[in-house]
Amino acid sequence: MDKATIADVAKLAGVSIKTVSRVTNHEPNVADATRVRVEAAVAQLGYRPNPSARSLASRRSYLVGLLYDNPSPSYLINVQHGSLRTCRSEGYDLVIHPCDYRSGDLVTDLTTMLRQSRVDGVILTPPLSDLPQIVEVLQRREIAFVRIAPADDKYEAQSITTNDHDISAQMTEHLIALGHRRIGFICGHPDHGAVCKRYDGYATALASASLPLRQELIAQGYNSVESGEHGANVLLDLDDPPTAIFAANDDMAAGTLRAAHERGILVPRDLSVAGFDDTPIAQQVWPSLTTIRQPIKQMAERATALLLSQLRDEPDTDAARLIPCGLVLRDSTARAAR
Amino acid sequence: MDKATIADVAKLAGVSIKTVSRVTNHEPNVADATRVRVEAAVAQLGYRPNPSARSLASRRSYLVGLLYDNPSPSYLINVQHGSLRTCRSEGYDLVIHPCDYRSGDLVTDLTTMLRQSRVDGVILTPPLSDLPQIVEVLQRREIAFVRIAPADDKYEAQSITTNDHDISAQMTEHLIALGHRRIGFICGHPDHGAVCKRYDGYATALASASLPLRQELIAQGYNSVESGEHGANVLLDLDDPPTAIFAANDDMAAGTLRAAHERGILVPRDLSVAGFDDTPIAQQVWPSLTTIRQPIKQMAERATALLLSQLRDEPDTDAARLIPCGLVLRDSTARAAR
DNA sequence: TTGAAAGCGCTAACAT
DNA sequence: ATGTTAGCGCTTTCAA
Repeated sequence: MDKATIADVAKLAGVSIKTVSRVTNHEPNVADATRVRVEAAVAQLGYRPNPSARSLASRRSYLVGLLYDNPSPSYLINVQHGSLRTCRSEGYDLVIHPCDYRSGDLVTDLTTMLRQSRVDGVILTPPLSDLPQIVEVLQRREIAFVRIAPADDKYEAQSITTNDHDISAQMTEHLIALGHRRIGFICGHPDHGAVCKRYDGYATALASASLPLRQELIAQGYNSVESGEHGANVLLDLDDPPTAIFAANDDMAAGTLRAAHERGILVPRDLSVAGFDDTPIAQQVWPSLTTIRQPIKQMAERATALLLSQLRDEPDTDAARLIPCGLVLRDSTARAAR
Repeated sequence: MDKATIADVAKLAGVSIKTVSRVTNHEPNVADATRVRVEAAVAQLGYRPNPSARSLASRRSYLVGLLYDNPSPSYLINVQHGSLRTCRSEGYDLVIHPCDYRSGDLVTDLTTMLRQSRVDGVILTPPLSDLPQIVEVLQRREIAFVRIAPADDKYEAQSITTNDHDISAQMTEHLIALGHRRIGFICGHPDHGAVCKRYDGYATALASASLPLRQELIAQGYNSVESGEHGANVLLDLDDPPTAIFAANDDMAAGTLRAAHERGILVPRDLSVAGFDDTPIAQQVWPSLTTIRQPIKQMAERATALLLSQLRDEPDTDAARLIPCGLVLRDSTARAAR
């Protein structure tokens, strides 16, 4: 019963194999009665189309590639699961492909992968979303793609974004509302476009509140805990250190907490700390981080749906390209001490 | 040049397609001169066999399934990357399949997955490694499998393990050597077989050192930070609390740190804390955790190699089934205060 | 050592 | 609305 083939189903249902094919592919022009008969036969035999035969004949692999360069594990898992969810429900499989975006062989590596697995389309995650050479390869090979959280505004119909700028402004406003006036900011990795928008949001909010944007309160980080710790140390070494630090991601916020602990600075009593992403670490450190929940899984689901509708040449049913973040207030922020 | 087919290569090399097939599949009985000529043609045309055609004709999918039920993100990523590494180098692709081990539909779900993607073999990670009903389904469908870190000793030739017991004993001995006499232990999730062996190692070491195994110093955790925090709170509430706590994984150790911070207990001055796994969190919390490095990636690489050699009916070249862990001493442990 | 022919199970193009 | 006929690009017999 494992090896039921389309011919078996056709015979049992008393139709031609083409009709069975029409039913399994939800094609139009099949009489209801026939469809029912075929479906019954399919169920009875436990028939499943052979993906290889399908791919060979249709010249489509029913495979979606997920390209990424090592963001945090939890980010990845969320993207994977969001994407998988959509893939499975539409009969596609997901092939994951980690790669090194700084590698000189990126294009070669990508080309090899595209040919080996013959994916029908790919999903790009940051920072790959912003690499022109990747998009170029994909376009040359006519492979559909969707970008998650790109920094630019190109290929708008093939991008899913979130409101990095606005929500960062909102977090900054929240800190200001708590009475903070000297608010430090730890920037994300310069190669990560979306993360950089967070800085812009911070700057915007300060300006709206008529607070000065002080260079000395801005530290450059690289998305890691270690770089966050280093950045925080620089800020805390100032003669007039900030009373709040907003880091462009949770890992750097966790690094900030480490720096504070090391110095015996009590958070949030002496220092408020805010992160971004709401990764698991936000609730694993002490105190739990006030942060911004990024809807990664939903973004990946939508991105995948967008890709699949592209593959089918169907218009995308859901117009939403932007899925908003939300503030999550926990224990690492408090009213500024007088 | 994308669409070079086996016939193109054959024509260019002046041989039959069967000979090309022999070369690409590393089959014997090809004259060296012929082989060289074919390889040149392959290179010149940039020929890659079409996986679908291959699968269809050979009745093999060249797909390996990775089955898991949500261990921590970093654990997963390590398993994925280890497995991918081996897969890619051997021309296989990896299909990831998260599933819910407590679901009543587990077997149905698994069956559906196995038929849909037609994987040639699967890799089981904990806690799925220990579910008899999964192995049963796989055996019934004659699908090869390998287990990572199973708790029992069955299917030894299809299992990759580590030295949970011994290394846990070693960590315990280390704490004892630091002068600790009241050492608490936070157990892992009872459904995770391998994690439970860690408790046994702890018990063994205490016995070896002629220290009593006190029930009140043992807390039940469930692998989460939260459960670790709860367990630690129970232990620290004792009239005579432990001076060191060994948690069966890093997340629970991080929970222990949270509990300590909350109470103003200074780690490691007032309390030593040790974890297990060396996940990223170990270096993200403060202080950095003394822990045990589990070679997850290597285990996954080996498991995959084992699976592939099984698929080829070849004897496994590397006999190692056990890949040992190592102690990692960081800042969360110190000599017991007098 | 090499090759010819016959499928693998499906979809596409073209009937009917 | 349904069926017929060719392939898709490879591996597997089986010969030579």
